[in-house]
Amino acid sequence: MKAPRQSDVARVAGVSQSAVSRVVSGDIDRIPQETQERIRAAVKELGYVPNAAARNLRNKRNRLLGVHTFEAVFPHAREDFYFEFLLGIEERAEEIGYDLVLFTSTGTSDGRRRIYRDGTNRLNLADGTVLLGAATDREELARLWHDGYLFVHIGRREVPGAEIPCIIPDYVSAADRLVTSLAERGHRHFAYLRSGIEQEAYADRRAGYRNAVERLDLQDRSPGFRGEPELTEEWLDELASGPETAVVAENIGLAEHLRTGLAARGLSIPGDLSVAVLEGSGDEPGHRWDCLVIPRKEIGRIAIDALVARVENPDEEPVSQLVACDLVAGETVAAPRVKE
Amino acid sequence: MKAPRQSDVARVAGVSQSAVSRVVSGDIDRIPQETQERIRAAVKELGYVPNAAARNLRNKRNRLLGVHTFEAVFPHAREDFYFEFLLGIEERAEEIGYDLVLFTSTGTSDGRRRIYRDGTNRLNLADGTVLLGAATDREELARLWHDGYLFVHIGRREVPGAEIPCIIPDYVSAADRLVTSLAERGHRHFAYLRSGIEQEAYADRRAGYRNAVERLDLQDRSPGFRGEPELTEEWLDELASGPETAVVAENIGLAEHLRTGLAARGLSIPGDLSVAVLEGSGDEPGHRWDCLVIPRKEIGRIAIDALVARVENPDEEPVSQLVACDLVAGETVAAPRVKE
DNA sequence: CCAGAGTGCTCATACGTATGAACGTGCAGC
DNA sequence: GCTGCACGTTCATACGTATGAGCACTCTGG
Repeated sequence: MKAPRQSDVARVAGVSQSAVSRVVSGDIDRIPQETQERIRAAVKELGYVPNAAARNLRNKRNRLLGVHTFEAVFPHAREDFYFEFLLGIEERAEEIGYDLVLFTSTGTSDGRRRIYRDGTNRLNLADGTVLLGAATDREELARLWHDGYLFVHIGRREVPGAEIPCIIPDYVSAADRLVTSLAERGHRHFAYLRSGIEQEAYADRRAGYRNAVERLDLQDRSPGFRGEPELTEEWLDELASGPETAVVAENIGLAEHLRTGLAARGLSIPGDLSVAVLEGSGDEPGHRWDCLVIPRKEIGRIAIDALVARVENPDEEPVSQLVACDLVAGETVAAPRVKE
Repeated sequence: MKAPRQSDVARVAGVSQSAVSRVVSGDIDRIPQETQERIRAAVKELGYVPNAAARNLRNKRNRLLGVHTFEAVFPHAREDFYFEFLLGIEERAEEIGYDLVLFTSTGTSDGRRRIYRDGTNRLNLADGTVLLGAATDREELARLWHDGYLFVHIGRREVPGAEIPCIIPDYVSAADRLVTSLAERGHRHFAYLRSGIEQEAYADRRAGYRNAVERLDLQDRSPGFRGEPELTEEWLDELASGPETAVVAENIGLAEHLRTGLAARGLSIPGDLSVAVLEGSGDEPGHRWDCLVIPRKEIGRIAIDALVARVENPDEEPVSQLVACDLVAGETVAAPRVKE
């Protein structure tokens, strides 16, 4: 029960293989209606369907988009990092009639996933690929780019000498707006909680934060603002007795940590200190932080559109896109408390 | 900026393309160490990577497994039917080095997904496909089977004249054990809440339930047991005053409905009536029912293994597999209350 | 009646790889 | 010196598709 080929169809329809190819791939300028119908009938009769590998070898598109994540796609929690992205990716792919390949085969024993493994780059099975992952491997990105492979990356990634097209949450603007709104509520003395991880996404948050602080002439004497990622007991003591009324944290983990530290000192949020977070999806379980909302589903959709644009027009220069993030009010920001 | 091919490597290493192919794909019985090393060096120098499409074309396999669901895979923020299955599917596929194709392109305007559309069957892209979906289309299954396409179905599906290989939660045994454990706690008078939907999975539950009732010589005078899916006000009244001490519901929806009806009559669960459910994953939100646990992740893994077995050995007869379901204690079963 | 322009189709080839068959060489055994 | 054999390598081909070039034929206008 072998899958039928174009030549089988051709035999049934009484034409050549090329004619079949022309009809199935839409190059029908010079093929009369009547012949087309005969071929289509044969296609239907035999249940012919194009062979993706062969097509792809001939450098034709397969209406197949890859999704490569550098960690497992379906981790064990629903509030999963990828879930919302995938939602948008699937939704949009379905709308425009593309299938999705999840490149899972690239797993290694250490739990990381690599694109290039024992030599192979499976990705080229797809017409193009969306890459995501907190721990994206720079070297692989660079290599992929140099091989001329079509892809877009969700989240900013910078590789020297390569022009990676990224879909980027606009952290710069969001961080700026978040600080601005705190300032509008009367806060003047800020502290910044900085993650120990160095990543482009954090750099953007920092830039936005710094912009706003300088523009609005606010005060910040925190180590995070100076570039030190410490959240030490000493600093918490200083914070408790200092002039600061608002804290901006780079991520939720840091904010939770802060909450614990403050509680140990008898301080509450937002009663004693307002806290806002530069991360979130708007529906986290647990405490409702004032935060920005990364429109993950939207980003997934945009990534697909950007990828398809590249697939359909490979010569155009790839460009990165910023996606605006809303701010969402939670229960952790209030007017500044006057400290005596 | 095109990716190098074996022939490029061959030129650099001063050998033929076949020699390169032999070395990169491990057929090195008759290639001396020295030559191998020369070739490997050239591979490294050029950054050669095998072309997956060409490989696939050659050996007729894509190492690609399909996943086709008859509804959207990532339902929209809904308590998700597929999620756990996918977890297992992805996990296992990764372990054995297969990629996954999500067939999303097959969506139609009515929201349903069809395999055959304008005569073609996209599934052929993959070496084989896992099918799932509450609303699996029987006709398409039959056709797929007759076309000799390789697939397995998660959940029992019966189509006359076709031998569909299914991965099936063992509802028969689980329902039997569930009733048995209720009987062991002293229950003798049962009622059965039957869904209006006719599906193989429900038939299994009913069979298991009936087995246990007959074997243990229990009493059941409920419409559900007789084959009528009614949960009417009249019947609830009868239940409230009747001898029944335990109710078995086919799914959680029915059980919730029952709880409401009983509450309206001043009856509580499990104080007045014990209720157990023939559905569940063990971690539903809301009330903790005594129920069976469908090992979804496990089922996903088994499906992949079954599928790969078929792919690698297509001549063997396809077989269905039962997967055991655990029972889990909740808060809705107690010893029977003596009614006066 | 012929040049030129369509029209309807086929030929031939390339894409990159894997592999059975074949080839040439050197060497042992008789 | 010839046969047989092991070794190292290459040849040739197939996988299924897409497509520029080309062929045979018909029609149109002059």
